[in-house]
Amino acid sequence: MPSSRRITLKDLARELGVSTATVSNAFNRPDQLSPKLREHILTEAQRLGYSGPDAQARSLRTGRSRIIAVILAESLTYSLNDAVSSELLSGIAEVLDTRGHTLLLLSGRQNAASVPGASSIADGFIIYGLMPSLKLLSDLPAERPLVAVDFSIEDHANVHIDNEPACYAIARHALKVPTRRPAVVNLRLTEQPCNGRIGDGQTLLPAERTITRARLAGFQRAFVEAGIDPAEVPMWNIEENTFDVCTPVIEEILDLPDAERPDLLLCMSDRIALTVLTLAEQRGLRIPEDLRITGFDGIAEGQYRAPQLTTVRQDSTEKGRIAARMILGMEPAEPRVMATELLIGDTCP
Amino acid sequence: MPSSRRITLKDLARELGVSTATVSNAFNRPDQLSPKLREHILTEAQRLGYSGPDAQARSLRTGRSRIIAVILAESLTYSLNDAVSSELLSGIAEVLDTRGHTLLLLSGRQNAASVPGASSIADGFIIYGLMPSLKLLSDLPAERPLVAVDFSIEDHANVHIDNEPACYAIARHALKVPTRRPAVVNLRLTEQPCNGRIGDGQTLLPAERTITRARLAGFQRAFVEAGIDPAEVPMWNIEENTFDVCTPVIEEILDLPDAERPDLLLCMSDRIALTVLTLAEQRGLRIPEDLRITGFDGIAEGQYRAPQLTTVRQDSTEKGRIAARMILGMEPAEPRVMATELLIGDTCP
DNA sequence: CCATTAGGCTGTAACGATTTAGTTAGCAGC
DNA sequence: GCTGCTAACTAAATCGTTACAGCCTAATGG
Repeated sequence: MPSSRRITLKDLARELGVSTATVSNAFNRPDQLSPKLREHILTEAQRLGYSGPDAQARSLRTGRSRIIAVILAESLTYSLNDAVSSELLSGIAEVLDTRGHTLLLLSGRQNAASVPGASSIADGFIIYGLMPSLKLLSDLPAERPLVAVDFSIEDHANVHIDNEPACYAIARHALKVPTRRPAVVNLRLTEQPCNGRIGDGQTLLPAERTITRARLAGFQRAFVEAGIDPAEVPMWNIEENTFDVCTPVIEEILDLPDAERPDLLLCMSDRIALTVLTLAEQRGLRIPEDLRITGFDGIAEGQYRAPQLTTVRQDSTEKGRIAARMILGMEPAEPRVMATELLIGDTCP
Repeated sequence: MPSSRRITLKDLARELGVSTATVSNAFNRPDQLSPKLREHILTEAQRLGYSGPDAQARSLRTGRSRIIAVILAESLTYSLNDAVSSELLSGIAEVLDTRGHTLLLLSGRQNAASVPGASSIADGFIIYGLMPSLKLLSDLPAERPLVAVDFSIEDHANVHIDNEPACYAIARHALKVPTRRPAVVNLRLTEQPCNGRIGDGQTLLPAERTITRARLAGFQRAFVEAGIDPAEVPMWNIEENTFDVCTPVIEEILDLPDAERPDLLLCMSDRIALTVLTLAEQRGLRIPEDLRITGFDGIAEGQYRAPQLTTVRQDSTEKGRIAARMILGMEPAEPRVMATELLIGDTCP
């Protein structure tokens, strides 16, 4: 009895009087040895408490770990609580799981230091959202597959939606009903952090930097088409897509004097729209008579409620599935645009 | 130029004319070599595109990977979309991240086969919820730390809440107002899958098997105290804590003839309670006049809305933080009970 | 001035597997 | 009986690190 130490493939081989290669083959290449011997090795392994080749050592030797890393632009805390990124992760996990791969979660934001470390371990990378530092990407091993989600990296596959047309469509829908005071609630759109009204001082992020810029462009096209000067439409900005961060800004909007309060709010996310809805209901505003609201994303929370949110649905779960399948080589790794769907609910019929 | 192949520590050492041990020390143990040489090695490494020791090989050698595996009883798809487990994960991730560890997600349900494989890679395990197969646990390396969440494993640390008293408290609150027809909506409580009314045929899961059994016990204690015979209280069962699975059962309840429809529904989760709320509102029932509703969990979705849910709050995020800290040895690994808080909202004032 | 000590570095054996290139043994064919 | 072939197995190299034991030099202490 060698005892104490965990039993290894080598121990097992010695015990059985065969070579380590044969034991390895018993686990990995059944055709390389007689069925009888294989059976014997497997049962002995079981008996001695050997539960298969060590993943660590195997990965070192083979260069494959069956681990796919998802690198999230936001913090893990945010990403796990946000419905959109949760759905994405869920889609990814679903596909990986069926193919025997596992999911390693990394944030490019907080502890970006652990990314290069962990990077050498993963077989492939799914990058969600534009990283604060693109430098991080250059640390990833060039030979392993990489799929960008909701943005694009040169020479790599990606999955995303077409934000501008989607927002044009919902704004056009909303503007069918005459509006006196439309307004837009943006999501992280300003160069400098700004949680509130966007005034003359602020400059917007460069267009290539953000998907929300494309969403705004869609809204604005619809405004122009409806004969409204986009420059006249008041805009607010939200720094983080959470209820807590939205609240003060939405309160500022809803607590404007009646004559100034918008009667239509185009929001860049369902989270924002739901915050508007909750706070508006608390203030006794009638939806949609006093205030029409649109969101973006189509998260469950906005649909499984009364009144139901009018929004654009993007299938984040499917987006995750596609990204995962591309990484695993189950479908061609190329730039891909997904369709969106206009969901007309009760908040802006 | 050796070219093509990724550059290794050994290459770097050769290039610099020092031993591999020294290069290794430059990265890991600054005190083992002169600052000057260290500086030199580090800049040369940068120049040659060497981004630090390979995680795979390091782990094999040191036996530590800085990876913590979370094994979830439910599928990853469910766990990522469910607010309670998302919050738990988020708390775990928060702590791991600050300590330079990363998070590997595994499901004990679907592809349990990948668990033993991935298991040898992780430095520690957080197990959330009772596994379908306890056998799985025996495959985990005995010497590595393990923390159970929401249940307990002999000889291991755990974090959980006291379900019985928490449910007693909320039921007691709810029963202060006279009720003609109270009812309970359980969560996965029957031996055989049953999505609907619990009749005489069904037997409940054994008490040690499930936390929902403890919740029911709490409700029932309050019933007895209020002079209501628990056997007279109708019960329904829900198989999965999602809107889609809840819906038909809740519809069945709400569509009962007026005389039979409950006027108080004690629900075992906020998801169930929110489904009740949505469907009740759609049917024009007045909350709480026609129907009083209580939930369990205290998820954000139930609080950041109008009407606000009456429920028991458990701090799942903090639960996750605690589990992670125990795993990392930042606090004593021992059985631990967390407090809950009664949140009195509008659905059962 | 010799013995110690300490600092700074090297050589090399693991870590636990997989893989390549053999080496047998057995059997068929002529 | 010899050749050639296949099936079944083995020996040894390798994956990229880290850790341990040691070696050399310079400095310190008595």
